[in-house]
Amino acid sequence: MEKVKSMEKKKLINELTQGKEFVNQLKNQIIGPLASPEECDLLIGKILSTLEKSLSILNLKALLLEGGINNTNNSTASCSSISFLGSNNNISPKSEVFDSSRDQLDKNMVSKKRKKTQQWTNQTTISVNGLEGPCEDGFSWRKYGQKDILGANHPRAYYRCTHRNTQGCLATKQVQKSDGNSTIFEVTYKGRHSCKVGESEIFSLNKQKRQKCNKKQEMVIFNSASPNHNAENFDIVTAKEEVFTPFPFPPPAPLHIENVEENNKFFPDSMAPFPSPIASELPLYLSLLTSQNDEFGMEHMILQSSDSDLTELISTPTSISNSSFGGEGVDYEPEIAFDIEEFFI
DNA sequence: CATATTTGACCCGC
DNA sequence: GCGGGTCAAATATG
Repeated sequence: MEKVKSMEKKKLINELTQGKEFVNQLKNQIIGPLASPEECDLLIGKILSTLEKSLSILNLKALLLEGGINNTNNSTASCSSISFLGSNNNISPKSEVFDSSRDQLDKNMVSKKRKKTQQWTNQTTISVNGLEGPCEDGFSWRKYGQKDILGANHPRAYYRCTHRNTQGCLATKQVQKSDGNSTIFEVTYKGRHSCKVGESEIFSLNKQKRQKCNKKQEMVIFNSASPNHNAENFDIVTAKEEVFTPFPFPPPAPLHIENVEENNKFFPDSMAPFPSPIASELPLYLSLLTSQNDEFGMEHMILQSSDSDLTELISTPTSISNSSFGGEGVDYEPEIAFDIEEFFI
């Protein structure tokens, strides 16, 4: 058994190392003057492959561990990871386990009790400037409410994932026009998508995105919307382009956003709620950005290119910003290594 | 008819 | 009690 663990670990590290190398290559492709779409696609395929292999290894491990968990009550640390990882499809991460139980309560008690303090630990703010509408993010959302917010000039719209009922996806987001500039939309994401998004869809979206990135001007600013940001809890949030019209505002223009927040439980939290293709896209977009740290240690990323005036604001924890934008991903590697160590104990 | 949006009511935390 | 988040019935849309 120990040998198996060691082999799995080596394979996993090897896959991830390869993935990192591919990402670096892809970054050079995108940034370089001779960027070739074909080579980019090839690299994307390789990245997807390494990630999926890694996930397979982790899934195998999780299944093995799950067997143990059923027999014994192990430490909470193990439980939190395993209960999450060991699920085949719809088991939710920590915060959402709570929500599921609440939903059950609701069914039994017909209660409208608001969710307790949710375990979502990061928010993403995306503001779109210049075009009439907020960004699309690759997921389908269903509006479930709208409220006038005190002190705000515009109402806040509440959306939840369309697949909430069918797949138990508990991701939500809030969209609100900025007070200062009514052409800016602030989008706050909460929770993680546990719904499945077709890989081909993601992939084609990504291709479109990269093509359009060459033509459109985009400004992306990453900052922190999470005052209590710490290393304990990160989400991965990825917003992508899609045909999207659920906003109460004028029709949105297509544009491209990805934001990724990273969890120190990197693998456990990232693999189940999101299909791997999404995570694999991270470097594609982020590598287009330049970065700058603010006084709080948060990072602001700005990208600007040619001919429109899109503006996006995306918040993200510093760690992923550094790792993805700073060039080598050195900052999050130790975290991954730590998680792997912890995971394979 | 199925699905999405609107909107007033409800609920909870502060 | 207030403000923000959610529910769910009514309504709109395709």
